[in-house]
Amino acid sequence: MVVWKHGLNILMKLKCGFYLRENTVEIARDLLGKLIVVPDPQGNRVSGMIVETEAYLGIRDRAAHSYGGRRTARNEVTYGTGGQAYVFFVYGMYYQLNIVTGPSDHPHVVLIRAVEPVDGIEIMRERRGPMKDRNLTSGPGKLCIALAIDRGFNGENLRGKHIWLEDHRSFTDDEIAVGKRIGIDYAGEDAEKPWRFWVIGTEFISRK
DNA sequence: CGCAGGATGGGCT
DNA sequence: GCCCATCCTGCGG
Repeated sequence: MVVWKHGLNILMKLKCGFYLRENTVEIARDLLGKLIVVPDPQGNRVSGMIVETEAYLGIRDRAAHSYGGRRTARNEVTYGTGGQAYVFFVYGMYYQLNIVTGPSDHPHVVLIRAVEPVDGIEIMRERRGPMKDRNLTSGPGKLCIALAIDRGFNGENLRGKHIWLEDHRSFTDDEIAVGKRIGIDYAGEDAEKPWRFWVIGTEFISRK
């Protein structure tokens, strides 16, 4: 699919309705193949195709920051309308990018766990330092470094000018795997829920 | 290749 | 004071 650096790419931004659905598991699956675009300060396209996601289902999900209706300054944007970025800081070093879904007061999100570099790979290499390309964006913390996403992106509209999602390609169900989410062993039986999705066969996912 | 351990700081009890 | 939706390094095989 041809994308011009300026101009027509705006026509490919995902519509509001994509994010406003209440079935967050379905949105997590549908996000595979979409492009996350974050222009650098000079306006160069830096982008990656989503290859791994996880759904977090809000108040009833022990793994979610909003479990039990918990509402704090940190997770406030997850209670907002779908189509915003929720970016949080963890392990003293890393940021994680999430997509807020559904209507307001429905604090569901999709964590972006891995992307495949598409545009601006040289810029990503500079930001990440010397390493194999397959390691540039193969994890939720890594991709935030490669795309220069930090706390300033929290609450950003995903159809704005600082960050947006575009259609890029699609995957059929037999190209997609489903499994349990990673790094949430504290969540009891919710740790077993099959709410992680990834593209089969890509070297850019966070784990084999 | 796999695995153990450390880095590092904000959020919440 | 403990936990955390991670990553990297160094070591052994």
